[in-house]
Amino acid sequence: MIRMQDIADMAGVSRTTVSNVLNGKTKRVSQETIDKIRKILQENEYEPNIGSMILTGKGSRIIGFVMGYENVHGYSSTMDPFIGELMAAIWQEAEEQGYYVMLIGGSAEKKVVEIASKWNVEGLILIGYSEERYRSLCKKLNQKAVLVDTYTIKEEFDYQNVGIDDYDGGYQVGRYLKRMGYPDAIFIAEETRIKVNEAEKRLDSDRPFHGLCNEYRWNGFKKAMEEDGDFCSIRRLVVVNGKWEIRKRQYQQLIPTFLKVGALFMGSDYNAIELINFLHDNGIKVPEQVSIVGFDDCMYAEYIRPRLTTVHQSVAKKGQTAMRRLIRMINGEILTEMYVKEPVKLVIRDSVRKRTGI
Amino acid sequence: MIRMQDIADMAGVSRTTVSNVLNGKTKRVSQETIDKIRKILQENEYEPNIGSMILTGKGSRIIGFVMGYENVHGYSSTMDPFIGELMAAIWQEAEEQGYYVMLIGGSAEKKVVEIASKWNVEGLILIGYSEERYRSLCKKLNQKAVLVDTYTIKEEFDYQNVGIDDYDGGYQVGRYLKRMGYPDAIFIAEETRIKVNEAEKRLDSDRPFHGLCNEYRWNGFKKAMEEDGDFCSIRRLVVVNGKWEIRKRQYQQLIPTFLKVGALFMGSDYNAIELINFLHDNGIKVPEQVSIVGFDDCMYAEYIRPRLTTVHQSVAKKGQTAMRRLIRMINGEILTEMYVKEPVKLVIRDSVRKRTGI
DNA sequence: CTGAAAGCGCTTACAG
DNA sequence: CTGAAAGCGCTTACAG
Repeated sequence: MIRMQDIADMAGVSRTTVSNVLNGKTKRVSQETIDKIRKILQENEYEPNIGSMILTGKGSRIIGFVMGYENVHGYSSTMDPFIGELMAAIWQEAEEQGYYVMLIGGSAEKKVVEIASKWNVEGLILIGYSEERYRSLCKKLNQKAVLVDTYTIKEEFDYQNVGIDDYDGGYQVGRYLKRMGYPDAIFIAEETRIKVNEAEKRLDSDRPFHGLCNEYRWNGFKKAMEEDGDFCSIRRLVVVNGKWEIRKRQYQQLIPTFLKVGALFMGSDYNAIELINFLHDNGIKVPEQVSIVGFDDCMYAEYIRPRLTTVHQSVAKKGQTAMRRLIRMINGEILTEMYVKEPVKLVIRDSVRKRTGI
Repeated sequence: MIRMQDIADMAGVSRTTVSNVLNGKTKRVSQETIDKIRKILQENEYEPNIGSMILTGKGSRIIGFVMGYENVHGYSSTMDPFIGELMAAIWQEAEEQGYYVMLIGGSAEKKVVEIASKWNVEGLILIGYSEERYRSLCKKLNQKAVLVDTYTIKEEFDYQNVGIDDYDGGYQVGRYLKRMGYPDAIFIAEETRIKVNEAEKRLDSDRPFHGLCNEYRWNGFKKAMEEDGDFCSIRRLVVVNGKWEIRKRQYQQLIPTFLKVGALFMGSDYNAIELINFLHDNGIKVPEQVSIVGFDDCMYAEYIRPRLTTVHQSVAKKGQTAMRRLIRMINGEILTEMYVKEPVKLVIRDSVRKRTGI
């Protein structure tokens, strides 16, 4: 391992000067010296010793990847293909830019603070955090951070968030379903509960997805549905329970509605697939009797029969964007745009059939 | 942050003594002093500064998680639910034991060596490595390591590997299918290619899965099939191509065989689900006409219709075991058992139907 | 414009 | 049995 001292020796200067060049404290160094040192640095592929960096309180080049949730639909969230893909993208981008990624379990705030300070982490990427939890964490920890998919109930984002264009996704589905002959299609999504100070709080009932992705999706959907002067009632926004046992019963009762409207826009692929199976088990055919559109384009979407028509989002792109923005912040840049929306695209497969002769 | 100096001050001794106690160089310290220092250490929850540890060449408490493969079936391997779950288990176990996990992209050997030495990593967990690649890595890097699911072509393992009891899994399936009335069931698995020095090498044709998991699965399956004095020909081991386009054609040609034998044991859930869909698309009903058993019990297994009967393995347990063993090695223990097999269990769902009246 | 010196928190011969 | 001192590789006032 080549040390700063070695570089200094080669250049015939002191360590201080090398350090100054390295840290851009270049005002008080002659251009000639700078060039010489830079060249030697390059030639020798100098990399500072990590221990020293941490010890002197300088950047560790570590990015903490904080995983805020543990369970989704009863499965470990890390089984969610989403997490893995996101992590891979983040890690790859980090590597390219000379950063390292350390895993931090986000369940215990205390742990996050502990690890972040112990390792002198340069920045954090947080996933699965609610706005509330993030704010609570912020009080204890002052770190540059980019969140992924953390929506806010406020009008404006005052933290860095990377998400997708939910509104446009909903809009695309709305237009598509209308075109396919379903002007009465409904939007179905699972209720969201948010933890506030240990207690679960159900969201506002007349605005069930206040500030969350499903609100944007619904708004886009509604917009498309109303485009030709039609009206799309709020009653076409159906909120179902978070527990499968209850949800199942709700689906049961909704069957007549499903058959009548003919097409359903589900808030997630998970729910879409679950519903396809449910309908299948009840002898109802998709898409012959009911058309279904999902959201996410997860791996399963191509497995299920009928193959699922859904809104594709690039998880890898999300991870890359989050990482890139974080690094810009670390480099001292002030980002003005707080909420970056990655584009989405409707992928047409086999779960929607054109309605003829109504 | 509390430093060693602080502890020394409290105890009224020098840093050296504290360090000696901390590092177990306890011979030359009086018992009284030891006890006193230990108590103070505890009370103050002393944690050594990481930068110092790295700088002085002592343990960094970092475990490198090396991901050896990038793509499985055309998807990023990290989308494989398996990876995420494994990672979560490893990370959780690490945290409990006071270790940290750093992500290392395993594609480039050079990078692995670089990062491992730069961070003074204490050990490595490798996933998705072939035996060859691991040996190649070992030449460049001397690190304690535990591999996950890396089989060897040799008779004995000379490296630490954590896997599952593939033989028993195959055996359980064999017995089950026999009991369900399918004494002629076949085993189908995708061919495996192994990279040797940049070139892909196809495995031995008369022993297509030499040393790999599918060989164990087949052996267990065969054993069960032969239990009552029956014979199970090697011809019931069907190797299909790794490329879907080709494999599809093979399936097409095999349809009569499928219908005749009535039951198929697939080498993975992936292939099982793929085949269920293929048969579905060809108007063949599972399990009415063909029964199918998978292997892995991935998340999809419960999604697919019919729900897949398959061999369950606990990925989380695997990760935990790998981590625990690595830590024991780091602590200087010499592990005698080289290949740990986690138990597996057949999970019966709906993809196998009892054959009546043949 | 440049360098000698102190300091970050630890370990490890070595002297007592 | 215990401690003063040097060293790990870096940064940062500070003096020149």
